[in-house]
Amino acid sequence: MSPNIGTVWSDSIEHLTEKQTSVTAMSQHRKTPVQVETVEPAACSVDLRLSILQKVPFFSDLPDAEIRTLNDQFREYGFQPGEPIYFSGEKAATLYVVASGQVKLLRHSMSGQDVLLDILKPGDYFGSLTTLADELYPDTAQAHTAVCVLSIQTEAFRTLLQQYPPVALTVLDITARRLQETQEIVRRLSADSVEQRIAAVLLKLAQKLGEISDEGILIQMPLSRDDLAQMTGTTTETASRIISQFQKEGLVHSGRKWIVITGRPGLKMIAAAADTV
Amino acid sequence: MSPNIGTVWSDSIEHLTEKQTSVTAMSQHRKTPVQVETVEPAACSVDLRLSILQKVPFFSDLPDAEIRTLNDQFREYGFQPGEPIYFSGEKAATLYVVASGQVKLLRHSMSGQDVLLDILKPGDYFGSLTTLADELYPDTAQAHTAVCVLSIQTEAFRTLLQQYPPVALTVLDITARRLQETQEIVRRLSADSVEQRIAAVLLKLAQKLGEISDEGILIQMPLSRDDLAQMTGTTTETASRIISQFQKEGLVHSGRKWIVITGRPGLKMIAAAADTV
DNA sequence: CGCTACGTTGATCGCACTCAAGTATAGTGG
DNA sequence: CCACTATACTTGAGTGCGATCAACGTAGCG
Repeated sequence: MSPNIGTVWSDSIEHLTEKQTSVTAMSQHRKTPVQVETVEPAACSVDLRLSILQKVPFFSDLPDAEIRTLNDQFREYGFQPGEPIYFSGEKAATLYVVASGQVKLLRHSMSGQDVLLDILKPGDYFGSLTTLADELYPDTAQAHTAVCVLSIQTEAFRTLLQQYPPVALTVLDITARRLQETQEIVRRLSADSVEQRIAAVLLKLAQKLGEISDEGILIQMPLSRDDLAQMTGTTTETASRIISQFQKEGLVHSGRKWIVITGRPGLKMIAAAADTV
Repeated sequence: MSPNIGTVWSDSIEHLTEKQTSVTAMSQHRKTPVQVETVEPAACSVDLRLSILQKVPFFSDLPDAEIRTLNDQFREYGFQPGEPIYFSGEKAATLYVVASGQVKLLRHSMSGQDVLLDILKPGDYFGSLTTLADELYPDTAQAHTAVCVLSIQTEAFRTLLQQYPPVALTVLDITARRLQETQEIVRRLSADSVEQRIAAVLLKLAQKLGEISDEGILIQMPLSRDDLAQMTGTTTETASRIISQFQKEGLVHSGRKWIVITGRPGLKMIAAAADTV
């Protein structure tokens, strides 16, 4: 009844930056190893916008001259940690691109519970792609760290896509991939235990934001138990218990808002587990 | 802390076909009111392919002449209920469009549990949009009823999108919308009770496949308790209990593989419920 | 007309939520 | 620099929702 099962996503961590944190300075990780980008508000408005736009996956195909023209279409904004970029229910007519920092994408429930759908890093887009009807944002975007975002009117962006079909195809690819990833989350929420889900999320974050340190792979972002809980559909307390357990088993090393993965293979076992005891 | 909350999707049922089932014939719904399309295998290969292609949302913009050329690029296949169209893990290089019938999109878990991600109806696409790397299907597509599908090589489809930017944009719109819908499912799985999720799924199916009958809105498809369970991340038994309960409360009328919604407002209350007792 | 798949209902169990109290960390201001 | 406070994290005890196991009805098909 059940055929081939397997994750499609590449599983390597070879792309990770190797930033050997000096052992002498923090051998025991007493303080956050996560780099807290101090924001000079200037850092955002500088005209390295061009270089940022070039790094955005879907513009990398464009000729330089075009990127220069394109640059004028964008405006940039800075946000402090926790600040909302837009709220669910607001009228949606703007597309954003993360220039620096991290952005949380979340949905609210009547119960007051928030669900964290995704954490975006530089180069990722969010906001409104579509101009259909007078759409509203279904989710809320919130600055997770200090961020700088570039924005463009959806309308203008679509004109641009019409002009450059290859760009449109790249945007489609990214969106299709996100759909796949979200469907995998649905599967996990439907079929896996909390323990498995948390292991899986840690691995995914490590792949996305991991940085090799002497201890293992540091997830380079402030990550609270509550963030983890909101990503895996559980509670802060349960997330905390699971992380404590992982720590006892030597799979992770964690402190206040930071996690280092010290046993990737072990976590992978748990995340995949068919519970063959 | 929690701002505007609201569903974005249109909530009307005005588009539903009104097919008054003769009261005399089945006043008590002893047999399935769902139309079981008997498949003459010929029904698929007829050259109403053209008219089908025109109905596909993303080709409707194209000039007739183009559709005719396009027609040659497609091949058609028929499948019996339960037959797989492709399996997860297989190499992915084909894009499909449902011509008639319904197709299940599902993911398998190690535990043996299957998760039903979506049910596609005529005009919906599925399969591989992207040619990145030698991708594998992350999900399985299975004929739910007798179906006819049109298929095209992903490569050819992409060439086509390059040629007709408006088509590419429409495909992007559809994909973006599916992403939104899937994210809403993630939210429900994370934050809502099984009862709420089932109510929500029934309403969504009614909106998608509903047909107005004398009793209420008939969900025009074979729909077992197990299907419902796989769509809401629960078990057959629990799904059955909830439907029984809904039936006692007069919200639905149901039999073997069919459901009529008799109390839409009540279901909406439950699906939205902030549990204000 | 019997077989098979679907559906129902009951009893029991366990994972994860809830409520609650306590500890540790990192910023803050004196 | 250190007390002070806010926020994050931890851990325990009790509970309940929904899964599991099991047995039995029922529709539809060959």
